[in-house]
Amino acid sequence: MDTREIAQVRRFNRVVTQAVGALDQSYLERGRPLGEARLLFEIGADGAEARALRARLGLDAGYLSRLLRSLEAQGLIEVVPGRPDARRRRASATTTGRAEIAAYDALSDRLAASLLAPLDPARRARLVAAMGEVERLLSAAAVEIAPEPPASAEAQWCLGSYFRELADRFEGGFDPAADRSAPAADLAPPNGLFILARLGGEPVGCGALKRIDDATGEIKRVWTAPPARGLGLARRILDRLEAEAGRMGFAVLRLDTNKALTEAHALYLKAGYREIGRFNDNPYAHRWFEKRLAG
Amino acid sequence: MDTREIAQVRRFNRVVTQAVGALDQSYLERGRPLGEARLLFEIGADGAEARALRARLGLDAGYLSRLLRSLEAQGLIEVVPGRPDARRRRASATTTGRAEIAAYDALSDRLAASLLAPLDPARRARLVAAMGEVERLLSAAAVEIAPEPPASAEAQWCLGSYFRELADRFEGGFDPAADRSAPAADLAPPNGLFILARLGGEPVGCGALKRIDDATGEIKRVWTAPPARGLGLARRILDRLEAEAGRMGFAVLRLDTNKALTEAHALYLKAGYREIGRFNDNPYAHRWFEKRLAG
DNA sequence: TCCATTCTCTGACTTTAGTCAGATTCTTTG
DNA sequence: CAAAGAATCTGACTAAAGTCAGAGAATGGA
Repeated sequence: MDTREIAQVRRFNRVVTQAVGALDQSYLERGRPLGEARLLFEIGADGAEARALRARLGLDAGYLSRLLRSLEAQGLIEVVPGRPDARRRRASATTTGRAEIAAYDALSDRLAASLLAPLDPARRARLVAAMGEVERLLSAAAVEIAPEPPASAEAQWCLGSYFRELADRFEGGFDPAADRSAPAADLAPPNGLFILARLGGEPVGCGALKRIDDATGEIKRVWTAPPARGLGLARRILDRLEAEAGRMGFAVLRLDTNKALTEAHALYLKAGYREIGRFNDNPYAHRWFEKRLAG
Repeated sequence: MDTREIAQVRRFNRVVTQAVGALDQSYLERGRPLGEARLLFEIGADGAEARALRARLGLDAGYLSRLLRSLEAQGLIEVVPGRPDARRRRASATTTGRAEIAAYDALSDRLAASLLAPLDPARRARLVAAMGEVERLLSAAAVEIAPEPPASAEAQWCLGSYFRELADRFEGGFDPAADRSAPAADLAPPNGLFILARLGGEPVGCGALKRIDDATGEIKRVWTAPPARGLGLARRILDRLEAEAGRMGFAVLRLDTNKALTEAHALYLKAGYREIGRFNDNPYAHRWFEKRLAG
C-alpha cells in the first residue's frame, strides 16, 4: 500500500482521536463513569436486550450484569426477563432514565456543534461532506464477509429481503416457491456455500455457491442491502465467492440473471464474466454468464 | 446550527471511534499498558521535556513521573535534568527504546493499512482524500485564539516569522528596525492588544491592535503560519480583533498594507473595509483601509 | 543571601475497567 | 421428564488509571 496513503490515515487518526476523544471525556460531566454512561446511552429510549448490549459494546457478561445493576440502583433502568425467552433479559429506561439519556443526547449535540462552530459556513459544509464520505467508506471497509449456515436467522433475513426485492423488480413478479433452483441444503457444504456480509454484527448482504458438477459451480443469491449499496460490496462478495469456489475445486463458474437487474449485468461483465447461452431452465432468467477461474 | 450537520458529525464520531478505537487497543499487543505505550510513542526518537509530555497527554505530574520511572526501569528511556533549567527534566529514548518506538510505529502503519485494505483502489483514494479534508478542517476548527503578551517567546516567534516573510515579499525588502510603527509596548493593554492563534499549543498565527486615538484603533501584524493557510484563520483573527476593539471602545479601525500582499487586500475588502487615503507615514504602506464598527 | 516560585518526585490513596470460575435460572431436545 | 445447553448473575479477584498532599531540588528576583 502507498506510504503516502498510510501517512494520511495516521495523521487523520491523530487529529480525530483528539477531537472525538474530548467528546468522550465530556460524558464524565454528568458524574457517571464512562462505561455506565455508554451503556445507558446504548440502551436508549427503546430499551435493548442484554445480549445485544454485550455484542455492541464488547463487554464481559459478568461486567455487563454489574453495570446494569448499578444503573438499576440509580433508578435509570429496569431489567426484566424477556419474552418469549426469559433468559434473555431486557433492559429499558425508566422515566428518569429517559431524561438522563436525553441529557447525554443534548451533550453530544452540543459537542458536535462545538466542533463545527469555529468554521465559516462554507468550510463547515465541506467538513460535514468529507465526514459523510469518511463515515460511509470506513463503514464499507468495516464490513466482514464470512461463511454462514444458509438456515440461520440472518441468512434467512437476507434471502427474504432479496426475494421481496426480486418480486418488486421482476416484470412478472417473483415467487420464491416457484424457484426450486437453490434449496438451502444445496447452498451448504459439501455441495455449496453461503456467505454473509456483516456490518457491526448486522447482516448487510449475502451470496452463495452451488455445485453443478465437479468442475462447475453456480453463483446464486448475490445481494446487498439497500443502505449498503454503492460501496463495492457486491464486488467483494463476488470476489470472495470466487476464492471459495477455487478452494472447492471448481474451475468454472456460471450464473444467470433477470433482465431487470441491470446493475448486476454491469458487475458480472466488469468482473470478467462472458455471456453464454442458456444453461438451465430457470423461468426467471434472461441472460447467462460464465467465467473460467484462474489458477 | 443545522440539525442535519450535527447528525452527520455524530454518525461520523460513532463510526470513527469504532475504527480508530480498535487501532488503539492494538497497542496493547506489545504487552505494555496503553498509558505507557502512548507516552513512549510521544517521547519519540528525539526525546521530549516532561513538561511538554504532560501538556500534550494531559497527565497529572505525579502520574507522569511514575510512568517515566516505569519506562526507565524497562530500559527504554533515560530521564536527565534539562539545560539550562535543571528542573525541566528531559526524557529521551535509549537504543532499546528507539527500537520499541519503531515497533509501535510499524504497528500503526499496519493498522492504518488494514483500514484501507478491504477497499478497491478508487474508493481507497476517495477515503484518503476525504480523510485529508477532515483532518485539515478539524485542525482549523481546533485553533484557539487568545490574547497574549507581545513580549512572550511565542509572540516573538510569530512576529519574527512575519517580518522574515515581509522581507521576502516586499519589493525593496523589509527592515524591522525601520518599522517603528508598533513597538511591543503599544500592542499591550491599555493601549493595544496582541492575540495569538494556537493549534495544539503551537503558535500558528497572530494579530494586534494599536491605539490611534480614543475612538480609533489600528490593525497590525495579522499573520498566518504557512502550513495553516487556506483555513480561514486570518479572517478569524480579524474578527476577533474587531470584537476586542469594540470592547476597548474603538468605533473605527484602520490599517495599511503593502501592494505585495494581495491576499490581504482581498481579505480586508471582504471583511467590509473600504479604501481611504494615506493616514500615516509608514514607508512600507501602499494602501490604507478603514472600517466603522457596528454597535 | 533569602524567599517565593516552579517543577518534579514519592507515598498513600480511590475509582474504573475488566477477568474468571462457578452458581442459578430458564429453554430446548431427545 | 431428564439432560444438555444458553443466558445471566455473583463473588473474588487484578491491573490500569488517575488523584492529592506534601517533600525536595533548582531557579529567579528582591
